[in-house]
Amino acid sequence: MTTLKELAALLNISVSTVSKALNDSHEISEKTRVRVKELATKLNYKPNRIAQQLKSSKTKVIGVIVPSLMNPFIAEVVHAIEMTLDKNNYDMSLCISNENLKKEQRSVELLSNGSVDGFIVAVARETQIKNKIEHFENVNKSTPVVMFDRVINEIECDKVVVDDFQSVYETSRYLIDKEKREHILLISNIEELSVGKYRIDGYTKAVKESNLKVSVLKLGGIVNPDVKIYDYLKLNPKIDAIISIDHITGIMALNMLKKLGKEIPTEISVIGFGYSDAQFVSNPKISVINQKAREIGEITTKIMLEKIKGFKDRDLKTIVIPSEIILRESTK
Amino acid sequence: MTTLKELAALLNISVSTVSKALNDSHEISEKTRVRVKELATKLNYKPNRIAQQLKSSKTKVIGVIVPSLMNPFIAEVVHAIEMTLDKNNYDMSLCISNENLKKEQRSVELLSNGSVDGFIVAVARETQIKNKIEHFENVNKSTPVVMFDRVINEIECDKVVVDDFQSVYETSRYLIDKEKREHILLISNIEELSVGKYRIDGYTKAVKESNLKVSVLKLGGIVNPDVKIYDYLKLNPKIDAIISIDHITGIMALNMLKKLGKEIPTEISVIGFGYSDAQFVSNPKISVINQKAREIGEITTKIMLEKIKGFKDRDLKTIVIPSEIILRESTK
DNA sequence: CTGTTAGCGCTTTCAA
DNA sequence: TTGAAAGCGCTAACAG
Repeated sequence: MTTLKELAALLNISVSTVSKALNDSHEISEKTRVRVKELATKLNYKPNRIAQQLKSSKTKVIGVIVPSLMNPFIAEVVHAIEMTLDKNNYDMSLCISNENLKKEQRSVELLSNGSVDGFIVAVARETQIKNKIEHFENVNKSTPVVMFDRVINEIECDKVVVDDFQSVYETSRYLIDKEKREHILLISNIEELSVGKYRIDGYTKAVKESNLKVSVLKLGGIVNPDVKIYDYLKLNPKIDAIISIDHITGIMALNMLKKLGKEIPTEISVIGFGYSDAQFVSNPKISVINQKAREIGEITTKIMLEKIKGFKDRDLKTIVIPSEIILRESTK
Repeated sequence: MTTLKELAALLNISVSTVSKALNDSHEISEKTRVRVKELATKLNYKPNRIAQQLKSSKTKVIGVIVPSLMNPFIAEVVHAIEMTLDKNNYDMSLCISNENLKKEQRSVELLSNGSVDGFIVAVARETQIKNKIEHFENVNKSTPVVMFDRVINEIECDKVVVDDFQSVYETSRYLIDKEKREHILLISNIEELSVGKYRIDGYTKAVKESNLKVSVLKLGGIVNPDVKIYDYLKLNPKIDAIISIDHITGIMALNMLKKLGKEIPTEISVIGFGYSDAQFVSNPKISVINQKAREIGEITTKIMLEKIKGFKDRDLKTIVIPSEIILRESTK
């Protein structure tokens, strides 16, 4: 790789002159500036990023720590984060905790040595369950942190979340009030997560205030969730609506219902949580609570970048992105 | 952030002594080593990564450039890459080309200034279509490059690919020979990609050598692929088997067939391309050609790391990961 | 065993 | 308009 020193030597001028010329400093003459730039392009010179980082003590890199890329919602958010960072000339260092506390701790640890200017985080399942938060407490003192979706209340940082409670509450109300459903089942494979609890709470509130029965089928970590769903529905033929609070069990339910010969949406409605392919993969096309992954990624990133640019006394905010209910074919 | 200098000052010893003590140099006395380490942990000292990188001219970062994270196969490969890099104490800098040539070029450009020790790439759709490869040619001279799945033949680098031709050929043969199918339709939304072409070729060969008709339904970039599939199947009721060469149109076809009242797999079989959730999302559970994303990610990364460690290992290899045919419920 | 020094590649102040 | 020099934080060869 070509360096400033080499350019300087070849041109018989000093390193600092070369540096200034390349950075369009006005204190350099037109002539040498041109001379320098010509040679630079000819030799395909690129300033060594590491050296610049050391000098400026800014990396223009954001560390992104997420539980998994096999969750389509998270994948889409990460996608959006990258796009937004890129627009602002930032790079992304991606760590995947794999839902694992230890790995998450290590990632935070490893990147908080000057490698990144900030952290964007969705916390691991295990971290939420055990409520271990020291690693974030430490890093949060010295580096900006923004959490999205899976956040930790006790950590004082900016947060971008979905209206988990509200969206499921409203969805339940819709089923009760508009569709006159009376036996609504909630199914879930994320009941241990904070977001899962909020969603279940939203459902519970709506159902209770209409004096209906609370039915929650918890599938987290289970081997054959589809047969579990099938069996439950077979045993409980009165169920006339299903809300799934994750990305997959709703589509499963749809399939199981068809297997049971149920008419959708006349006999029973299904509403799931949305991701980009959900409608293509399901038939009838599943109605969903859509989480606006792209928007979440974009806003999270923008908050991060503002933070870095240094509005020092900017107070911390928690932004709630309202999700939208998209009614497709699995509801009346 | 605490620095060596600060530690040295507090302990009244030199910076280099501190450095050596922390690195367990044998030329440092037990006593000072302990003293130094104690203070270091007390002040939560962490060596500045950037400085180390500058010094060693190694970053221990691999640049990963992929077209999209919304493709579940790619997301899973990236996931596996991260896991493997992490095991080897490497970080990942992730760029998403978004299937876009310009952005891919920029990403390569931006990272090839000392930011990373190597590149792992799956090339963008537009890059493949236009066959623009200069950006890789340049970087390939100075930095190790490993491509996976979507590779460029003209670039001389290590490659990890799937047996696109062979797997679809064998799948077709299975349908013809074992299931005695005679009207096999191939559907695709990736026909412009190299991998898409190989897959179609595999199908074509098998069908032709049995004197059956070649039927290919191309859906790339189309707005409502599902209705297109529906219409086609309605117009061509003789079709008795479908091979989808991407991750989504197979499941779509399954759904459309049910809509048309077809019995699966008695009247018609469907085989798609696999990803981790495919079986949960489809009913009957879709039979697939499974691409072993995890394995691809792991091997790609291992090759990359070997490459970096062993400069001398000059010979380039192309590794073909055989995919497996998983017969589930959508085939006889 | 410990310290001095040089240098990785770059930017930036200050002096010429 | 140009250049010398310092320094970002670290490592390591060489001296003491």
